[in-house]
Amino acid sequence: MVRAPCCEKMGLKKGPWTPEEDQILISFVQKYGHGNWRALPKQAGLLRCGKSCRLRWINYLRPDIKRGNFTREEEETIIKLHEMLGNRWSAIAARLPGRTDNEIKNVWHTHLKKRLNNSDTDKDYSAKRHRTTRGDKTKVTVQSESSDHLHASATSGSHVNSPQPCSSSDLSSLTDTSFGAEETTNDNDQNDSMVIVVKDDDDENNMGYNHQFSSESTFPEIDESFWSDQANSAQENTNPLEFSDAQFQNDHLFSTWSNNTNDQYDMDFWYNIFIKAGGSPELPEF
DNA sequence: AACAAACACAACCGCCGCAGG
DNA sequence: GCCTGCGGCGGTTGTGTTTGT
Repeated sequence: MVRAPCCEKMGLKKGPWTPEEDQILISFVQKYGHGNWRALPKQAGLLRCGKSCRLRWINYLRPDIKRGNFTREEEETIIKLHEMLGNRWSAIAARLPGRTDNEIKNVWHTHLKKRLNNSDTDKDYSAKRHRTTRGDKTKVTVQSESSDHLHASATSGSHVNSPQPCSSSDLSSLTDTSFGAEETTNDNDQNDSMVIVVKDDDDENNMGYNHQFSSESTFPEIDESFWSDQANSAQENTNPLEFSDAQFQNDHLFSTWSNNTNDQYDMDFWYNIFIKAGGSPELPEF
């Protein structure tokens, strides 16, 4: 059996997504959900294959993506999980809220693997990563750090390069300790990067959010039920690309939220993409 | 200042597993 | 049980940016 290629039709666009395409995809998913990725681009009027749309949404446009640098805790967790799970990036990503398998995979290949292979150059490597990449698009900062603890934890297992799978129960203790209510600061970081994670156990009361704010990457996490609710409530709409002025009432919420972040790119990005595209989820109170 | 090398990460490709007919 | 379509996953590539010489 020969599987038909994903994009059998010629003329489908490839390469980087434009803001306009992002906006179309977001507004469509926001209103109708993504029940059928293959049919989505046609319905939404995108010249992309469904796979490309799905990847773009999963890896970049999802509202619960935590943008910005990986914290030391996250990097340690990745290393530990990789010891146990191997290259099962999706399984690792499932234990790192707001992070995608693609992102974790990239970090592993470009950063963590090298660090583990050459722990002597940790500080040099951290210094290299402490910069802005992709122009103003992505601000990457890494706290300067001592790698002693990291290296010890990474090499205490069987073998870094030949990890052994383990049961999910083995992993529970890892994430329980890694992601609770916490506030981390690093005095060594000139940017004073700070991450505050507030997890509310009562999802019914917090509307599905896990509130995660940092000075560099701040957008409330929203669970899938938010989107399905949005999709259900939008069933009466006929034109997915038509927005009402009333949706811009979210501006004041954005203003409140934006006062609590100093990442200009994130602010611009979410303002242009999310709020203008059809209204933001309710932003948390400060 | 110019060039090359290194880096970071978005995006693509091909395969696999699963569900439904 | 077989076929087909789909979503999901991991490996890899392409490209823009930064750093070093």
